[in-house]
This record gives sequence, structure tokens and C-alpha cells, in this order.
Amino acid sequence: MTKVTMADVARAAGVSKQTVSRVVNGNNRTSKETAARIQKLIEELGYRPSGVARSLATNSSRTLGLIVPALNNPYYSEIAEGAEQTAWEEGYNLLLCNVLQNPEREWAALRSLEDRGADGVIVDTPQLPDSKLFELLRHYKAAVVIGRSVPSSVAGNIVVDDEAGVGLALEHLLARNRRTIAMLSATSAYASGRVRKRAFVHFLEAHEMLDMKLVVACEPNDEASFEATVQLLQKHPSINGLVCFNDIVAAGALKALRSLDVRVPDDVAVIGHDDIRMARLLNPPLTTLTVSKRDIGVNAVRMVLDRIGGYNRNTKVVLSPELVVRESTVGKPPKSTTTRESSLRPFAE
Amino acid sequence: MTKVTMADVARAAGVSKQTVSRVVNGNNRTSKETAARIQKLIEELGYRPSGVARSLATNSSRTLGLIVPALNNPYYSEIAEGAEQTAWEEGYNLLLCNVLQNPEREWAALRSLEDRGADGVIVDTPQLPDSKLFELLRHYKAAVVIGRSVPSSVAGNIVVDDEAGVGLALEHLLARNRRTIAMLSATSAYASGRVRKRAFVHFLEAHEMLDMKLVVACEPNDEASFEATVQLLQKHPSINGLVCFNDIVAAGALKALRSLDVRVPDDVAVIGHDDIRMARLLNPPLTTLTVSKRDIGVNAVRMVLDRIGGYNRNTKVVLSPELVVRESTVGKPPKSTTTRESSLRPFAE
DNA sequence: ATGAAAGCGCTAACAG
DNA sequence: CTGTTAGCGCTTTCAT
Repeated sequence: MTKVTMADVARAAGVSKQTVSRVVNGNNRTSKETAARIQKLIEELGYRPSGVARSLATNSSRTLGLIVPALNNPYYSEIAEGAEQTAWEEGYNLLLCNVLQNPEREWAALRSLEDRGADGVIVDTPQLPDSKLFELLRHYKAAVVIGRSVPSSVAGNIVVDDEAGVGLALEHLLARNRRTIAMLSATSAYASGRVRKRAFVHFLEAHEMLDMKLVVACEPNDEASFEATVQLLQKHPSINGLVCFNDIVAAGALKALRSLDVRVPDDVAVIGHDDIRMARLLNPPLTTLTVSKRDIGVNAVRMVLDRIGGYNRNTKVVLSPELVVRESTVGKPPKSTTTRESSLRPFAE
Repeated sequence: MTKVTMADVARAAGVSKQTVSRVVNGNNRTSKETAARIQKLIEELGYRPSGVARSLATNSSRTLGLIVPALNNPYYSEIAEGAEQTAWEEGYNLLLCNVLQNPEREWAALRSLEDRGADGVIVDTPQLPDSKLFELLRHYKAAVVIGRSVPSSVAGNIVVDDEAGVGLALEHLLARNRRTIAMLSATSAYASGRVRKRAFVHFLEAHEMLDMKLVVACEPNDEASFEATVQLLQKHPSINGLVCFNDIVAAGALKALRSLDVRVPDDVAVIGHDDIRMARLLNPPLTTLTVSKRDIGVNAVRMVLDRIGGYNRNTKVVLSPELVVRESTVGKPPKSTTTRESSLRPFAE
């Protein structure tokens, strides 16, 4: 607990702080012998460089911030995991901020990270309005925004092509002769919910199959979804396909269908979004759209690090979802687990 | 992005840095007028105090570290969520470190947090040996350890009474006439796995029902559990009760039993641990042991903050699990299509 | 009520 | 190869 400083080591070694500093930072411009001697002293005295002092002197903390709306959502925790891992590998620390769906806390987290000297931030905040977000991001050396489009001057950008994903889902259902397809969307506070709903509507409109009465929204949790599904199917028993905002919603729907004695997929085929771990453990295992959440995190960190380094080449990454086909749409036999590789489609603006 | 320092504000206001400092820190020993004037300047210039510089000067960062083995595990992400929220409310930042089940990274995270000047740490690392852990913790003003017992001189302590929990589970099974009870434990690297296994063994020994061949270990993921369950039941078809290390393992087991056409709970009653969100969505919904993960996080932060403040009163918190009874042990309740199944509400026996 | 000086522990920019 | 001189932006004494 006693604090050993660089000066202590220098004194013990009979050299200047600078020399110790050079050894600590692996700067070879010191003689082998002194380097070795200092190294030994460092261990003996148990010296640990102070990151705080170093940050102040270098104006760089080797710390990144990641702001997510909820960590109990597997979607975000997987992003966090990928980001954490990558940051670690690059010698950076990740300050993870969980803002609990609260725009005020999103704002505060951004300020707080700034004060703590974070070199860059990665933000996945569905709620904070663009104007405020952009203003806050100005204060950082580098930033990356996930999940909504931003100009490359403001931040790097990682988005998921939900439009394409919903297209895949609907084509899959159509190919299996489902013609009365409903959607369990999220309440409008969710940006991706809006996108997925719009894509759904457009697609079915184009196929002249749209019935807006079959498009309902609920809070994205299994309880709300359970209720919504029960009501939806009681009102519209002819439904034979169901696209859900995410896998949690789909799980609630499956449970509801079970309680209604509606067979899946025979009576109703169900598709989720995200492929969280639970998806394959449900009964029946859930067909779902997925992108690699880990990859989002990994790419976000790479991108923000690039930007910190002054390379603004790759300003946007669009990830295309893939359909993981399981029994909730095709029934028992086809045991073929779709291999899902990350489909990374980076392009410069 | 331009850096406004305290000196800039002081200059603009025609006062010294110290006066600005006093205003920033709410020290009233400044005249109302100058305080107001400075406050105005601060807003106008967009001055933000540097947390880094302050940390260096005060030797305190108002930052806490939380080290968990895996964030994709809902168990830990809920702890993190509780901790995050509480830290935030107390004006602290939470540096979340995900160490991916890797003891080397557990070690590195502890060092890294120390270098970054974290005031305290909360550690839930199943793998790092006590001796190493204790040594590392010495460097912190305060520490709290979750999930394994430590002396109060080393750190505050939050543990779950797994012994009692396993007792609840087994009594429940016994009461339902299960006499051939197996356990799917975790590999020995997991401290709580060891505790739960020991409790299981002791309990059944005391009831003269122990058969060590029915106690098997696997990696705590659904795939390993699937395999282990298949093998276990093929070798011992008489098994009619199964206690699992956690809910993920139980989910894998349920899937395996389904594939073996073993009925749950009629043929085998299954109990998990943790009550992660997925538990009630499985088919059948899973009976499981639970404590409030959020509370663990909340308590941990409170405790470490107490210790930073010099109060070492509350050195240990023991949380007792409750058994949430669902269909995986008691079968299906009478069905109703209008009301939701009541199994959403946890209750203690 | 306010200011001056001295540092927190480190690195940067020159010297030599 | 190594040392010296200055800070980084803030807080802490101590004066005034």
C-alpha cells in the first residue's frame, strides 16, 4: 500500500527519473546494464507506474468509453464483450457505462467519460437526440456511433441493415407458403424497432399482402409479448407467420402460442431477431435473424482506435443480418444449423 | 475540443485559480458575487474540470472497478447492472472489467485498475487462487469479494448460501418422491460449483442416498451439458431428479432430455440455479434457486464505499437463495387461455 | 474572502 | 546514453 514512485526507483538506482521512465516505457535508449539494474529495482521495490500521472502528462489515458442502454440485454452484453476483448488486446481499458434507457444518463455518461479523459467513445444510445449527441461527441478525440446513421465528420458508424434482414425473414416465410403474416414490433422509442417495422410494412405492401391490423407493438419483454400474442391470435386466428422485434419477444410469443395450443411451426411460423443464446434453447428452437454482436463491438473499437490514430478511412460499416433457420419455421427434420459467419461489408463514404 | 482550463477561467474572471477551484467544488468561502460571476464564465467558456488532474492532486479518482468473469452470463450482467446503478447514484464511476474466465486476465485487470487509480474494487473471480487475489487486493484502499469467503481484514465479502440453496432443492425433490437424484456440476475451476457439489454430496450422504456415480461435472454451457446429460441418462436410466450447476446447464439438460424422449418432470424433475431470465421461458419452465443478482451488485458497491470511507462495520453479507418452483419439477398447472401463467412470480417454499 | 507557492507522478524537449 | 528543466491541471497549504 505504500506508494513507490518513479523518483524512489531513480534514487535507489542512482539515476534520474528520466532514465527510469525510459526503461518503464521500453525505450531502448538506455544501456543494457542500467536497464537491467533498474528493472530489478522496480520489481524489488514493487514500483507501479501511475496511470493517472501519465495521463495528465501525455493527455491520453488509453481508456475508451462504451455507452449502452442496458447490459442485461444479451444483445448489448455481447457487443460489450467483443469491445472489451479488443480494447484489451490493444492495450486499452474499456469504461463500460450502462445508461438504463435513460437519456439523462446517456448525457451524463458522455460528460463523465470526457472528464475522466477517455480518449474515445463508442455510443449505442437509442434515445438521445442527434443534435445533443453530436454536440457531446465533439469533445472527444474520436467517437463511433452504433445503430444510427451519423455523418463521418462526427463519428465512425456501425449500423445493421435491418431492412435486408426483414426481407430475408419474409421471403423465408413466403417460400413456406405463409400468407397471413403478423409482426410483433417494439414501442416507438426503439430506433431499430421503427426500422424493422417500416421494412416489414414496405415489403408486404410491395407484395400486396399488408394488413396493418396484424402489425402490433409491445414493450420488448416476454410478458408484454405474451399478452400481445394472445390478443393478436384470438382476434386473427388465420395468422400463420409471425415476425418478432427480437428473440425475447419471440420467446414470449412462443410461450403464448403454446398456451393457446397453437402449433409451431405447423400453425404459425415464428421468427425472431438477434440470435441471443437463448434462441436455440427454446422449444422449438427459434429461427432468427442475426449479425455477430461480438463483431459490432470488435469493429467499433478498431474504428475508434483508428480515428484516435488519425486514420479516418473506414468511416462506416454496414453489417448484413443472416437468417438462422431453426425449427420454429421449418419443423423437426432439417437439423442443418446454418453456419453464420460475420458478413462484414465495409465501404468508404 | 479546445481545452479550457481552470487558469483560463481565472484569467477571464480576473481572479486566481484557487478561487475558481473553490467555486467549482462548492466551497462557500467565496463571495456570492464572484462565485456567480465565475459560474457564468464557466458556462460561457464551456469549462470542464479535468478528472485526471484532480485525481492526481487528491489521490482519489471516484472510480470503482468491478471484475467479473463473463458479461454474456446474465448472472454477472445483472450484478453489474446493480453495481453500476448504485455507483452512479453515489457519484462514482464503475470501470467494468470482463475477464473472460481467464485467470491471467483477472490478474491483469486487478493491476490495471490499480494503475488507473481506482479507489476500490469489487471482485467476482472464480478462478484466481486466494493467495494471489489477496496479495493484489492489498494495493487498494478498499475491496469487496463476491462469491468466496475472505477474511474481513482483506476485503468485504458477499456470499450466497449455496449450502442452504441446495438443501432447499433436494428437500423439494425428496418431497416429490424423487430418490435417484443426480447432479450436473461445474468443472472444479468454479468456486461456487465446488460449494454446490459439496452441499449436494453432504446432504445426500446424510440421507444415505448418495451415489457418486450420479455426480458428474461439465463445462457450464449448454452444449457440454447436453452431452453430459445424454451420457448420464443412458448409463443410469433410473435417475428421476437432476440438480444443475446453473440455468444454462439446466437448459442444455432439458434439451437433451427432450431428445431422449424423457419427460420432464414426470420422468425426471430438473432444478437449476440463478433464475436467469431465460429460466421461465424454457419448456417446461425451470424450477430454480435464486438470489437477487441486482442486490449483490448494490450491496457490493455500498460495502466498498463504506470501506473507502473508513467504516469497516459491515464486513460480510450472506444472501440466502429461494426456490422458484415452476413446471420442471411440479408439472403443468391447469391451463387457462385468458390469464397468464402464474409462474412468473417467484415464491419461496 | 482571496492569493501565492508548492507539489501530485509522470513525460517532453532539449541538452550534454 | 543520460540528465535538466518544464510543465500537464488541479488541490493544498499557508499567507494576506
